[in-house]
Amino acid sequence: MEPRSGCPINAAVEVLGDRWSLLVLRDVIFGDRRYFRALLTGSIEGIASNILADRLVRLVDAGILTRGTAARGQRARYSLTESGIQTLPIIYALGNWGLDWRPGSDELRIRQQLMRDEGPAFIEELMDELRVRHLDAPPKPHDGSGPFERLDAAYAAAAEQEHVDQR
Amino acid sequence: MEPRSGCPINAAVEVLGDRWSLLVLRDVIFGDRRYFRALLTGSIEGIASNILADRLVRLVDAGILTRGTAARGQRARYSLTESGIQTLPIIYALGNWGLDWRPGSDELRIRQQLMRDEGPAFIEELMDELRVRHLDAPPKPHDGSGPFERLDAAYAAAAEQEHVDQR
DNA sequence: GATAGTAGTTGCAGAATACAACCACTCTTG
DNA sequence: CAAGAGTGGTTGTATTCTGCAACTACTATC
Repeated sequence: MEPRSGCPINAAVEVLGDRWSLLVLRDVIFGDRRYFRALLTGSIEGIASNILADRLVRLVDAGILTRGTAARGQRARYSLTESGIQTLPIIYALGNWGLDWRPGSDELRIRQQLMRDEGPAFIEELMDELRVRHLDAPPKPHDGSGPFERLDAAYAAAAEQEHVDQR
Repeated sequence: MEPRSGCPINAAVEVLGDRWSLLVLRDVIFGDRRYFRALLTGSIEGIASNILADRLVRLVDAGILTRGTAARGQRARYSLTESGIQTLPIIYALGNWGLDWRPGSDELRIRQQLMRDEGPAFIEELMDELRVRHLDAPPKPHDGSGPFERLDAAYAAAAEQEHVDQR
C-alpha cells in the first residue's frame, strides 16, 4: 500500500485507523495478552479469528508487533516493538476523549479515569514497564510495585469503594 | 449503532476509527476548512464526495461537528463542538507517532515537528483559539498573534531555511 | 436567462469486513 | 501410542464499505 499523502497524521491513520487495530493493541498493552487465543477470547468486543489473524499480520508488517518464531500449530508470542509501545499516548488520548464524550460502562471507565488522575508522567512510566516486558529492557531500580500493578491496585480499591457506595 | 463494549477506548474508536474521519477533522482544525467544497478540493488524500458527505453526517450525529442551517444546495458551514475541539490531542498524538515511525514528505513533517517543539501547553492554546473560531468564545486578551499564526510563521521560516539549505 | 458554484445523491463495481465452520499441527495425558 | 485438548490459523459465504463518475437540486452572479 502506497501512502495517500506524506502527512504524518495520515501515515498513522493508514496503519491504525480501523475498527480493530487499536483495540488489539489495547489488549496487548493493558491486558498483557500475548497469544492468539488470549487475544481472541479475551476481546470484550468479540473479534473474529480471521480479522484478528489479519490485524496481527498487518501490525507485524508495520513494525508495531513482532511475532516469536513458531511453526503452524505452535504457540507464537507477540511482543510490542518500541514503535508499538509508543502508540500508548494515542490510546491514552482516545480513552480520555471517550471517557469525556461518549457513554460507557462505569467499571471500564474507572480505569481510564485513574490513569488520567496519575498525570502525564505516569504514561512514561507505563511505557518503561512495557519496554521491560516486551523488549527485555533491564528493569529500572524500583522499590515498590510496577505501574500496571499500581493501576490494578487503584482499580481494585475504587471498585471496592463503588461496591461500598452501593450499599 | 449500539456500542460493542463500554470501554472508552472502544467508544472513541467506533466514532473516529476509520480512514477518513480524523483526516476531515485535521483539515477543519489545521486547514480551517469549514465548507463542503473546501474539504473536498482541499483534501490532499483526495476524498470522494459521497464519502465526505457520509463522514460529515456521522460527525454531526456524533456531536463532533455542527452544521449551520442550510437547505440543499445552500452553503452550509461546519463548526467544531467542544468535543470536536478536544479531538486535537488525539490528532496530535497520531501525528507525533507518524512523524517518528512512518515515512512522509519533509514539507508536511515540518509542521508536526514545530508543533511538538512548542510543548504540551501549545495544544491548550490551539484549543482555545478553536473555541474562539468555532464556538464564538470571547477571545482571550492577547497581544501578539494567535497560535495558528505562530505555527504558520514558524513553518514559513522553517521552509525558507530548508530552501536556503538546499543551495 | 445563461453560467458558475453550492452541497450533495445515485448507480455500480470492487474491496474490505464479519461470522461460522473447518483445518493442520503440537502438547499432554492415560 | 492413541485420544483429546489446545495452539494458530484458513476457507467459504454473506454483508458492508469504499471509490469513482455522473447526475440533481438549489443559489448567486453576471
